[in-house]
Amino acid sequence: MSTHDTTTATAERAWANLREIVLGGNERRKDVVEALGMSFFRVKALRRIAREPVTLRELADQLLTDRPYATLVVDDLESRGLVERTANPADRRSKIVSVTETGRSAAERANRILGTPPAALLALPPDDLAVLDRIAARLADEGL
Amino acid sequence: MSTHDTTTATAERAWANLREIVLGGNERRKDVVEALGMSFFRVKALRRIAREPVTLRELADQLLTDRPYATLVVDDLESRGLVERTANPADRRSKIVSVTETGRSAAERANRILGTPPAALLALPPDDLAVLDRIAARLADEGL
DNA sequence: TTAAATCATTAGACGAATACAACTACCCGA
DNA sequence: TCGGGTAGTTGTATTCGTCTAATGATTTAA
Repeated sequence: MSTHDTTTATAERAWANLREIVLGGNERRKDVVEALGMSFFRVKALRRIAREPVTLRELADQLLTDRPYATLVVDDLESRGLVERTANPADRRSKIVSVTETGRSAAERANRILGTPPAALLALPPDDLAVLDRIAARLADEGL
Repeated sequence: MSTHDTTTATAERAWANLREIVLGGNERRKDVVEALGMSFFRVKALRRIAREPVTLRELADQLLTDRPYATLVVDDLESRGLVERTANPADRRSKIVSVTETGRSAAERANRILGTPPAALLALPPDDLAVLDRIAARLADEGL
């Protein structure tokens, strides 16, 4: 069997379509950037912090950036009153960054925009939607 | 029926998982950026040009950027020997950008990296993969 | 034929993001 | 207590992409 048997071809086609479905909706990115008045990267940082307080080190790792830039991004979010730094009782070298109330509502606004499924998804036949839901959950779960 | 009935909740969950599946694999972006030695934006431009020759105006529109930057990006790709400008017989103001042979193989290399489905997709039960393929095709088709 | 509009280009200012080097405060093991 | 390693910060340099303004060449409409 070649490297392009039926399964592979099907998977490639499905993958291409999935990419188009998700990436095609980059208007959402623009929407959220405009709604919050900050870069998408900072929105991502804010959403991460809103999910659970983190140290700057953890934030940098999870955003795939370096420590100095994490400091700068948190500075910016802090100056907007969206997050705050508190001491880490377990390690006085580090600081814990958590959202303020304002920050939480901003993060929720972003999540609402980004989490709204496209109309075509809502328009799927209920059976298809249920199956897609199950498969997507499995794929997301497998750490892919 | 509220705004959060069962269908909506299912669609939102499926959408969130689809986003994670596609966006989680941003390693692919890094892979392709490293493989081609240029920014992802330029890779995107190259792939667009490889698909079909375009004027700089069209390229700018489709990359959602402005004309001056399209000029700059094409300058860069041209200096790498990946694309070339030719006169547009239909309108002597504009120029047509098309790929060279080198550019085509580079674009294909990028497409190969980006088009490779994640392992979890290939590992799906054949029935599930077939269903996913059908649904994804429908979603991608509807212009979402 | 004249005037307005369009295409590609050049230039400069700007913010966003990455990468490095260096510094302090602090933790921890020898 | 001493020394190496880590967390956060500061600073600098560089690249990338957006935005605005302006220009010469050309098309199109009046």
